[in-house]
Amino acid sequence: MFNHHLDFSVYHARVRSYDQYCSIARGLDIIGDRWTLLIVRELLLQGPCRFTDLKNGLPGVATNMLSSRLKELEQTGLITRYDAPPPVATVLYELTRDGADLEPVLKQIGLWGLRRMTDDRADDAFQASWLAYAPAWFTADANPDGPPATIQLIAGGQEAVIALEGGSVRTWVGHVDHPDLVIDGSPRAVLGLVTGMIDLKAAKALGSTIRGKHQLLQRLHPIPATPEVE
Amino acid sequence: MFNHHLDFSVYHARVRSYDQYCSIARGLDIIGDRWTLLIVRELLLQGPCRFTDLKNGLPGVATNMLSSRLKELEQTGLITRYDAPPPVATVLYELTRDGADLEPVLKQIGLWGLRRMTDDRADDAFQASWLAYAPAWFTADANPDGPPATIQLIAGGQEAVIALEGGSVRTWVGHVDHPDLVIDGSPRAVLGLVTGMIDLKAAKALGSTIRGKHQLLQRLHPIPATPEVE
DNA sequence: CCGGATCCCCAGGGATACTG
DNA sequence: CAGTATCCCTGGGGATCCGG
Repeated sequence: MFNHHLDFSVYHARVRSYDQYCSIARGLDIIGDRWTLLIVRELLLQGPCRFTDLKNGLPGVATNMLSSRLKELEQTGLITRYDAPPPVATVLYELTRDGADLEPVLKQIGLWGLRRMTDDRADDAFQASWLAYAPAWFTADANPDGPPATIQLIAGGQEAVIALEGGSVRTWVGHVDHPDLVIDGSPRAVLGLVTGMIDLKAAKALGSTIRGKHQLLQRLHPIPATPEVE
Repeated sequence: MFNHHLDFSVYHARVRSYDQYCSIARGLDIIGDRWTLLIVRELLLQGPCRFTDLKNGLPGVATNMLSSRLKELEQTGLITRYDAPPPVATVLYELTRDGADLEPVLKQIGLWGLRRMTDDRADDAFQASWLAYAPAWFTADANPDGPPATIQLIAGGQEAVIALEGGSVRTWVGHVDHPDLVIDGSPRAVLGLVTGMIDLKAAKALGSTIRGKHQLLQRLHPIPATPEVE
């Protein structure tokens, strides 16, 4: 092998900057590129991921785009890349503290974006983890002292669970036995119902099936549309 | 993928979409393009603006870019465009409610971006309004019952005022007579000092001049780096 | 199969000139 | 002042290829 005295081991991306001494502009210098925040979303929702996990969680992304973004994210200190021990024995990507600190940013974008979810687009991809984060991030238990309860969500074949307990709204992907309430319908209907964008009547009109303790929906209280930072 | 409404009477941009039924992705479909959020920043900080006001507030933007973004923003309902009456007698751009609701998004991005403000870049643009929003958005009065006070900030020739009164931290661009405290220095030093990123000693080491009631700085309490949405 | 790298092509973005 | 028009370049999308 020839040694060209060139160091190819350190990736150096050309970073396009707004060149403004403003924390918003500097933030956008780092996270403003296409796909970047969605990669952070996946790592926040899924935890450490393999390349393929990210690819599957980001329908529509090109592999070269994902690859180059991961390098940039590593270079800017938002993720770390490490070799997982057996039995995984592959490369894992994980958020650093700086990267995980973007959660409030994603929450606010997602909260703002909720109002644009009112139409179904046939070719939109949909995943259970996206169904799960909405009630966890955008609702609170209106009756924190109420009894523990679970709600099974089924939307477009994707399943997620909402658990009300101790005043918190927790969610995860998957199935629960003996839920107190089952909501089955289109992504729009199920998401709309649990985030308070539509009511029970409208959800049923959209073809949803709701079985169990309907009044549990009253406990899912949407958080204000424009909360203060503090 | 692309929306191909062919309508010749109304401007219709081809909106690139992530095609994911996820409120974060849908939000980014609208606000994720380059310059979009910085235009919203200017309209939030300055109020209704003329084209030239925006151009001046967005150093580095190309006029065609600004023009096309304004059309997109109008089309997506984030701004309105209207003819101002005399004596202005020109077109003004103003945020709609939907557009103004992006303030929490900008706050979180700016709060996250603060940590990347630690280096001065010689060719970065700087404006007084960017100096002003930081203490207003990212600090609180640690002594809400304390006496009213004003702080004059001077950074890179740009002037802004901080007013502590009634528990609130208000700021504006410009000059105040008889401030209780005057901070004069580089953008990095002044911003770092008022947002709690650096201390008085470090600010002085960076060449800052601080005159007046130094203890007023104790009242500027940085808000937590990762506050909950609620 | 996993984890990318490479190539091609087009659209989005940037700089500047120009016009009502 | 308020944008258009033009040119050019780079970033991003899509498919394919390749070593482990």
